[in-house]
Amino acid sequence: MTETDIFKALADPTRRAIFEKLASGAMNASALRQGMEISQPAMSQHLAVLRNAKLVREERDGRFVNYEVDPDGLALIAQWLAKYRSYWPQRVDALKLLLKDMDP
Amino acid sequence: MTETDIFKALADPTRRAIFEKLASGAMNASALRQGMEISQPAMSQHLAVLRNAKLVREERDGRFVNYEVDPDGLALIAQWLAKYRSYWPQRVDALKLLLKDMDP
DNA sequence: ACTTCACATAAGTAAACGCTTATCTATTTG
DNA sequence: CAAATAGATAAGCGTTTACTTATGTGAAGT
Repeated sequence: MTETDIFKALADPTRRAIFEKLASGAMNASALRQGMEISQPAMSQHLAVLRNAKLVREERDGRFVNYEVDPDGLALIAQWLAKYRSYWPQRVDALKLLLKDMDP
Repeated sequence: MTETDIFKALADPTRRAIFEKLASGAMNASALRQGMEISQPAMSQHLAVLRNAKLVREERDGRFVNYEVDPDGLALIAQWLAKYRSYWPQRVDALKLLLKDMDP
């Protein structure tokens, strides 16, 4: 779980799609494949990459493996991004989105 | 300048090092090479990738080309990350860093 | 004008990547 | 126990990546 692992994992569009799907709710690998035109081994390999990057974590349930978003990977990106906070546009949508509902 | 371009650009450690160096102040390609054990063409190619991802922008100055951080690429990452805000750890350093000095 | 300097580009190469087909492990069910 | 199901792993293959050396381009200095 390094920055390189995380950015590499997210550099693939298919993997981002998988991650996005998981963000809307935990599910197993077969459920993830629904409507995705991707082979079973390919999905398994993508999940391994995401898992290795701590973007996703698994929880075995009998012969199923349930996958869900792992906050650890996201936290590392947030930390990386925070280093360059001073460069973010001052008043753009991205910043608004980030700040919405945040009251520390 | 797509999400794929940006994540791919940041997936390389050398490129992240270059970006980090630029974040501490604009400079030209030769200055960037100082203490980095990287050939001139390699640097030029890395800068092209970063430029294509809108993580960096150039400004010609005679026979020098000054490079600086481009906020556009960072904004896109911030936007991507914002989509998964609900997954960020509730009380970790990353979040504190993000919120520090932010008073919307 | 000619050389030097800053940088970009071209072509080639070894390694990594994302996929495929085939096979393996592990759990459940008849 | 045997067949079926969920998923992981292995091996092979074409494409991409990050580097190399060599050359090109354009501005500056003499």
